[in-house]
Amino acid sequence: MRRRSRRAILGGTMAARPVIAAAVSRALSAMGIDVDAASVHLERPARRDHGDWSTNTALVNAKALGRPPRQIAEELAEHLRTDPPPHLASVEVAGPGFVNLHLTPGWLHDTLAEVVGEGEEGYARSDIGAGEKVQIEFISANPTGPVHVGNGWWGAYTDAMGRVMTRCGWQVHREYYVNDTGGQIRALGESLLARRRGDAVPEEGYQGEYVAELATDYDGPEELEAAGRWAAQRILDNIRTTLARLGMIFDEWYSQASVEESGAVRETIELLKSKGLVDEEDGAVWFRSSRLGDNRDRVLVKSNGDATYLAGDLAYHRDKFLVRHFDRVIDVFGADHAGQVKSLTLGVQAMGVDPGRLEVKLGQMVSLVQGGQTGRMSRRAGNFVALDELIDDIGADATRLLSLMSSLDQAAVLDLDLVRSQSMENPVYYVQYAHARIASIERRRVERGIDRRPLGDVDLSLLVHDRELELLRSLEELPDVVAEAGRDRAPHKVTAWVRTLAGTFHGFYHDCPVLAETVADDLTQARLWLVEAARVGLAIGLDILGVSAPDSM
RNA sequence: GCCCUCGUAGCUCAGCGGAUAGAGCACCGGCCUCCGGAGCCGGUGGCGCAGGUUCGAGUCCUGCCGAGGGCGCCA
Repeated sequence: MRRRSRRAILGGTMAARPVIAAAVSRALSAMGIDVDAASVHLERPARRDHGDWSTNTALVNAKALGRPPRQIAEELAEHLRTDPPPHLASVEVAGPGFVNLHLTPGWLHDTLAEVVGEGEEGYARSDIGAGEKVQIEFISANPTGPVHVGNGWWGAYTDAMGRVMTRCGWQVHREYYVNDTGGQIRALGESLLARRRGDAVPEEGYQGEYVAELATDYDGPEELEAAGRWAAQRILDNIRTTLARLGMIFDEWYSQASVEESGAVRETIELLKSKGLVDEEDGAVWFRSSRLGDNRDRVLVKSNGDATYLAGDLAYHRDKFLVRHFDRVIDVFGADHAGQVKSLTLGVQAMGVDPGRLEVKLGQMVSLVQGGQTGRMSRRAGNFVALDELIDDIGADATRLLSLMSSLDQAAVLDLDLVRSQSMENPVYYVQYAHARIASIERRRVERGIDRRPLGDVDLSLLVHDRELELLRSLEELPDVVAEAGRDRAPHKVTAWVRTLAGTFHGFYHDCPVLAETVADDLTQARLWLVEAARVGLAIGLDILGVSAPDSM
């Protein structure tokens, strides 16, 4: 109600894209071409002299219409001149048949009003998720040692993926699958007991110092399973603490042991058996996945009676889809687990679940450079770099932002020496500094007793400086960036946007004083609102990334 | 051998099939009487190779070369 009346006062603050798309659609329909507004392709040209918005409809439809694209474009332009969208300054045909629309700055002033009107909660939201229940499983590192930098790398990325999907209307549930059973737990127990006795740790055991530290606390029985479980529990507590430092909070820590104990593994095997896909051979129980297109069959129960990882994982996914009824499941694994994907997907499909509901993302390996050496980390060898160590060195914000700079598909290289030495030059400071400057302007405003008048009483048309308009252009793009990042499961697109926004803000800050005495009152007022809009946008972006937005640094 | 991912500036990475490919770091040169110089402005420098699809390819397809990962009754 309040919002509606405010919009009326402002003369409407509709987002630009749909309004322009509607105008193009009307023009096309006047030409006898039926394209609904939703499918009108509009883009923001990279070059300013190509206008504020551009459409390639003439190019796309040329073949079907059997007419030269430039001719169609000219006609389209003419119709847009007769029945223009708001703020239209001029239309021109360019290149092979683009129709470029030049708008007056008013469209960006509308953007400003929209940003501050919707605020941090409302601006740049999307409903493309349509309320779909999605479970995201990530990290799931085995509780046999501390989480390393690679875990945090994908973890922060996936956590932000969850945040951006939440903003896009998905109901996100985060889970960590705890592999707390089987041979590795016995190996952990064996290593712990060896350390307690002061013996050498077995070659196949866990060599890390953390095992020795745990051993001094262990006063349980000399029994592999018990010792292993005890150690795993302690390690898991530490993992939880470490991940919380990076702002990762899970809705559920799902224990494999509990899956096995509940009988779910047996039930899952029965389910697959009822499809005629399970039988025994050589004392083991097999999933005949090759019949579904796998390159070989897979063991579900080993001849020693232990369930395989696959069996537990299938039971877990049966629980996700058939018991808890998630609409969609996203698993984020490291690329070193690529071998699991095929059999897991086929297993899920065999259960009668549409495999399209399962998205398995593989995070490519992160290679660490330290002391000029590149190397893979090995938990068993104990030579990994602990995530806690990196956070101690460069902070949680920098750790998160670094991992959110590149795509999951990119095998990133992290030069620890460089990152540590350049921690003050880190990209995170660039964006946080912009936020701190905004807060600083606000502090000065209050100090000087300057009121910020209601938006309706401020003349935004005074904002015509290139720096001001560039800043508004960035803000105008945020809703599209968020929707795209959610759709593509690609939160790093938000990182790119945040850096751009920080850049446009710094440029504005440098050239456009807000509170200086030389600035007229009306302009100060308009710029104060522009600064507020920048604050809103930056806060939204940083919140999605899980990076803090400090008021001072 | 087969499968997956990736080859973009000296380095680390961006780049919904659009027009003259961007940023940070590094290097060179400018800018603080004025809201925070952790900033701004300018310069040097690049799509692995070869075909194909398209009005248009860094982006899609094929092949080759190179890098990483996978192909266990490990997880």
